[in-house]
Amino acid sequence: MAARLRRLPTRLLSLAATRSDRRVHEELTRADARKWHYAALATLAEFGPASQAELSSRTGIYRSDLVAVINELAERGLVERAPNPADRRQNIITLTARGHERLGTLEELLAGLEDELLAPLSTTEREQLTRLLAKLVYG
Amino acid sequence: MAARLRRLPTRLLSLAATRSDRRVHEELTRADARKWHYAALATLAEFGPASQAELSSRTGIYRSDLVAVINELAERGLVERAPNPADRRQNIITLTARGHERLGTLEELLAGLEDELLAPLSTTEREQLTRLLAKLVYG
DNA sequence: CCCATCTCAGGTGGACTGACATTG
DNA sequence: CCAATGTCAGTCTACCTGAGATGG
Repeated sequence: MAARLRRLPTRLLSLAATRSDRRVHEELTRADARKWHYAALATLAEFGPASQAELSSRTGIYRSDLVAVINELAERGLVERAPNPADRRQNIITLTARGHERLGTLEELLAGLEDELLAPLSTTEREQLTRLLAKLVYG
Repeated sequence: MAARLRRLPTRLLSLAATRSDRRVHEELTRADARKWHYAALATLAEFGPASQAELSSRTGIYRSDLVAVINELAERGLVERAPNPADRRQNIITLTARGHERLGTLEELLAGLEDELLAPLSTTEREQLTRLLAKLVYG
């Protein structure tokens, strides 16, 4: 492969993300989940019950896509969707006990995957990478 | 956003790549190009004329997708596609003079974009990130 | 009257697979 | 007969846009 191609940061980023996304998707599918499931459950656990609009802005999931995510989580009994009596435009999404358990399972699964995906890097390097990516993404 | 979500390496990688890919796609589109154009041109410049199968394995572009890429480059006079007399299953793809110029233009464009995208990082940090990503991708 | 919220329908692009004809 | 090459058709997922219905 061409040398400049090999070291092109934008390309490296794409390649690394594509591989990582694929593995994550594979493993989550095996576990009957998707990455948005984890994002929604983790956010509900940290912030408590929320409307779909709040959840959307906190997770980065589009309002339109969030509908299906909540449907899937609700079907599995991991969250409950109830109308908000104070503002009947909104649904209040609440984490169930099973949802909490489920979050724990997914945490473990993702921790294992992270270990697999970052295997070429030392512990220090992994922390460096995380720090640099966070700086890149959040400023 | 949930704290564990913010620091999840697989998520950071996805987010960073999505943003970077979008900007690259935008700017290349304005310049009447696609990222595979650059990959093909750069590889031809470094390795010389090659069959589509060789080009495919060197760039990572799928054989099936490469067809359209070569069509686009040939339409613009940046490469030439000629049957290989020694093995008539193959086409030999050759960089033209215009293709060489074009490669220079794209190099500059990508260098400018890289500078924009990596703006939050210092020079040292950019090198670190590139090194870590390369290690991650190539082992 | 305007704005927010939820929902559904669709469009676009990228990664990938499978099949086919031609040639070696 | 098997393998490689170029080509075409089509799948699948993620990201994103837009519009409609209901309610504040």
